[in-house]
Amino acid sequence: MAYRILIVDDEPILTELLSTHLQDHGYTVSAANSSAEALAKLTAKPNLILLDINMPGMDGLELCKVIRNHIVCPILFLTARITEQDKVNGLRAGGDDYITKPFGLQELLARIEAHLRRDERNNRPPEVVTSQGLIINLSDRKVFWNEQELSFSKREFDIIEFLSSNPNQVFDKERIYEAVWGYDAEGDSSVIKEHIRKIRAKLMQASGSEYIETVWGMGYRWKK
Amino acid sequence: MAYRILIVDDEPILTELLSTHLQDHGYTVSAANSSAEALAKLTAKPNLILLDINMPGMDGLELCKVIRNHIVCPILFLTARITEQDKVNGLRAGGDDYITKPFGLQELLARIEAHLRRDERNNRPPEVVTSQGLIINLSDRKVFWNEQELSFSKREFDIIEFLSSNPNQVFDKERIYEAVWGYDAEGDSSVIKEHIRKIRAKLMQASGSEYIETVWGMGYRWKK
DNA sequence: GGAGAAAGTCAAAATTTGGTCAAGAATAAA
DNA sequence: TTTATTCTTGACCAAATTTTGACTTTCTCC
Repeated sequence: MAYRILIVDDEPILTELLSTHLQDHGYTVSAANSSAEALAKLTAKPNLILLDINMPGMDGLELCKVIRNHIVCPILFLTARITEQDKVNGLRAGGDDYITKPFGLQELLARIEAHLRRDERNNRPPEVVTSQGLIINLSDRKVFWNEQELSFSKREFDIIEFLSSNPNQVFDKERIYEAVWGYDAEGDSSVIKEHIRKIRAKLMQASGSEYIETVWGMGYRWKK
Repeated sequence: MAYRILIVDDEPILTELLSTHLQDHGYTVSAANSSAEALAKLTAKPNLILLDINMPGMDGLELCKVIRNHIVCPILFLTARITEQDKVNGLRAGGDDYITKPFGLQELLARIEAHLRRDERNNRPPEVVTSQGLIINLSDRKVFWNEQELSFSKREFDIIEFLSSNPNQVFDKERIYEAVWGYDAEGDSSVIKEHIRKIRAKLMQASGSEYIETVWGMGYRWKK
């Protein structure tokens, strides 16, 4: 599944450019141009946050501390400031890294990669989802019904991972597509229907019960 | 127990100053003024390495890659270079962070702290991995099936080491390439396929069982 | 009940991926 | 140097997955 990156910067032009660039590299990106917007978009549970340190209204450092109360993920500061004290402050406020503007896109990508990789190594614990007797091991990418292992293809598992990690929430097909494929569906998103069908068939065959519910006109929901 | 820090820099004055300073902050410090010395001092298993990137005789990046074959710990580059490509190279070579000279001591301390904190959860892989009757001695780089020693080339062993040290986890080819070669595969990473084939053949011939499993669309996994 | 939209089904086409092989390039050994 | 070994590349095939599109069913609202 594609990594989700949240960009917070008050310059819409910058966020837009970055979004496009990162999307081209396979990330799912959402952008916020204000602190309030940023906090609202935390619900999407980004895997990494790029945070401008000079924002009107609320200081980036403050925002960082607030974010830290909600979510654990690498936070990279984007900044023009360069004093040593600022760097120290940033790291102490809970930031993980510091990138000074103007920065090169390659460097940015490399740092993002490094942090995501590192984060993946360190934060592993809640990697098993259980659901009505079904065991979904996210790190091993295995699904069990009792002793029996069920086999799913990559896309199928990605969809299961996404839905079962957010149980009882309804996601429309576009949202699922975005989460799993990492970018927007162009035109038809009927692929989802087919994958959902396959998943349902396998789960039903093994367990005899429905896990994915259709909310008509809205999308799909993982029943828990 | 105090954290051990290894400083590698060809400037004895610098290493000495840094040593004193870090020791004042409670760290156990050893210093090396050459690559050879640095490699020798790896036996002390430092928890973190400060590595000068401009060293005569051996390039810092090269040294970093070599170190990465021996030990897993945060590596922070000290450098005067500033080009973006250098930064990228450093991160790709297995470095964890980048500090440009001249740097502030406070910033250095903050970064060291941050990295050690983050690395704390990282449990070090054992020196010997056993797996279904197979014995993999990581420090001797030897593999046994019962009394019989199996011979693997460097790359083959590197791959075995990486996968078997992280059993049951799936790694895609890029990730394996990065871990074993120390940098990203440019373009095609089909080398992996070939090495995996060789490894499988040797293991199968000796033991008659499969150790490396293919997870279609995802990568390979060491079965344990 | 019927029109229209949304979801489900199915099979075939298109694409991706992994396994295999042979041969050339690079590296280490003699 | 020559020789042997290892590493890498590219082509090919087979298998598995993904996507597509036509078609059917179901649901909602009038």
